[in-house]
Amino acid sequence: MDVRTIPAHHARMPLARTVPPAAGFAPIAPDAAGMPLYRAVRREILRSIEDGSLAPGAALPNESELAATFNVAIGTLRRAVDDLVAEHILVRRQGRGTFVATHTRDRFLFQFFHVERCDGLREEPGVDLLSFERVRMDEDAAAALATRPGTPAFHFENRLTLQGTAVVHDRITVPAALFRGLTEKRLRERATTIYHLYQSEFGVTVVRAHERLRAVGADRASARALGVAPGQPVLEVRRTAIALGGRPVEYRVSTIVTAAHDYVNLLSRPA
Amino acid sequence: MDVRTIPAHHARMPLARTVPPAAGFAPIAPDAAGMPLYRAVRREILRSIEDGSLAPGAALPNESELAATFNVAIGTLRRAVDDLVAEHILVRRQGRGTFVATHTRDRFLFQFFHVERCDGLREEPGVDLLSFERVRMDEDAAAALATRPGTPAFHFENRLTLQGTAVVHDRITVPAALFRGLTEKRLRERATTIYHLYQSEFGVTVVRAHERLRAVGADRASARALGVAPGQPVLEVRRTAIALGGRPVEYRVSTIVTAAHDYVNLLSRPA
DNA sequence: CCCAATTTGTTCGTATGTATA
DNA sequence: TTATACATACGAACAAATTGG
Repeated sequence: MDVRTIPAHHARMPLARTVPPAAGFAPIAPDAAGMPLYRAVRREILRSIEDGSLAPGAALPNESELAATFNVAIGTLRRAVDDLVAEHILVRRQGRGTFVATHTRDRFLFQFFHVERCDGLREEPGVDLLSFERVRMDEDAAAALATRPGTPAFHFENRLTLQGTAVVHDRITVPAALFRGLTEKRLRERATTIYHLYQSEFGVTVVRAHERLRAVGADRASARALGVAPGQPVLEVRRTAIALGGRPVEYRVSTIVTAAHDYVNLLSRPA
Repeated sequence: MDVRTIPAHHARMPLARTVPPAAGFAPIAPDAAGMPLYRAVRREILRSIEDGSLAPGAALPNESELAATFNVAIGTLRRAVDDLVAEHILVRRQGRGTFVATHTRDRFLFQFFHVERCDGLREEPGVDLLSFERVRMDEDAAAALATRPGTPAFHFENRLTLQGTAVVHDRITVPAALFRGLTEKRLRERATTIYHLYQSEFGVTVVRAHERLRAVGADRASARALGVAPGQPVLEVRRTAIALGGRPVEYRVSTIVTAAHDYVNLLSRPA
């Protein structure tokens, strides 16, 4: 593979290096102008992940090697990696290496699951698949997923239980085009989190999401799924999940019974 | 002031420097053992802010000066500052300096106010003070504020309006001991955010918070304050705000009408 | 169990670019 | 324009964790 070096817009002339390119790293695009070097490096690493050269769980070349490949100082390389680690896209392990992050249960609980019992008990929810169908997107889903209404999609419902009680009812819409071959069977038989399934089976890596929360009266479907009276106040969370390239890939409406559980949110974390 | 240097547990012997100590920096505590140097530096800067040597809005000495004071490399100093900037405790401005963060409106909207109209419109809320009294803490407030029920406190209510509609009803409890001299008048006549008042008038700097959200039926007081029917589903947010030393300083129950507004939450931010 | 190799983590120091006053 | 301060980039050495012999 042809690997050009990142144009050095710093004064001290770096020595021409002859290190062979690490497999999977594309040359630097010419539009890096005006961007700090560490940003260009970050983008390059990102691109290698997005185009599949670096699969989830894969180890990156070690830092000095990577720095040599990009022809940047090790400090510059480290800064790029720092940023990607902060975004949960890479994971560093001292003594072992740097890896492309995978969607583990821990990450799911930490980053994407905010429900816990009032007394603070957190546990992984049990999941029941309630329905699965091929549909065409309604307006809400289409708007969230940046496509047109009517776009083919999969729609399925999950019921999450905590400590044996039904607490969350999820209605999930994903574009069919991104999840070819998704079946009820595969959803039901997965032994992992949904986002791990997206990642390992469809190459869709969710990296962030935004949510809008409202209090509503439970509709009939949610009430039945959750065993509460229709009209009872429940928390409705509409989440749009964003994948690696910045593309919205999942629209999810969660209905949460907050009788004995809370949605928890940390405003800034202590260091 | 007597400023000792941070004990260097690195191999290369740093030169003894004779830079005069920057005013307001306490000597390094001896329990820094095992802690990376940049953490010790961070803690030292924090302590200077907490003990008032560095007031909100104050400029820190420039980086080389600070590094010399602590007898660390500039990179190490910068890493400590990086962390404090990420926590919104310091603010860097290229060409100007590094400053202790203040509670501006922007910061309030960005970090502590999560309500916006369904269509995404964000604006600063209008505030009406509905009540103000001296009370003794109930169990909830006491638990949140890590004291005993019955502890003297101030309790006051705010109504927030967005685009002319009442949207949020706040019931706020703060320990009287931390806010000596707080009066209805001072609350009503402030020209700033509440957290700015805490900071500028009482030396209480809120740095983070945690929230627990639930859907409930509006109680009578909130229903009246917000002009909705009692029992209508509303979002209830119980927030505990944490000040600089890690001490909880405010317990707040917000009741939010989510008919035309949402509580928005970002799960991980793009870099 | 210990040792050596590997990899990230921390710390040092210097030079130059860029924004601000 | 000049001086100041943070921002970016360079490079080197050693510490600490991990792994495999």
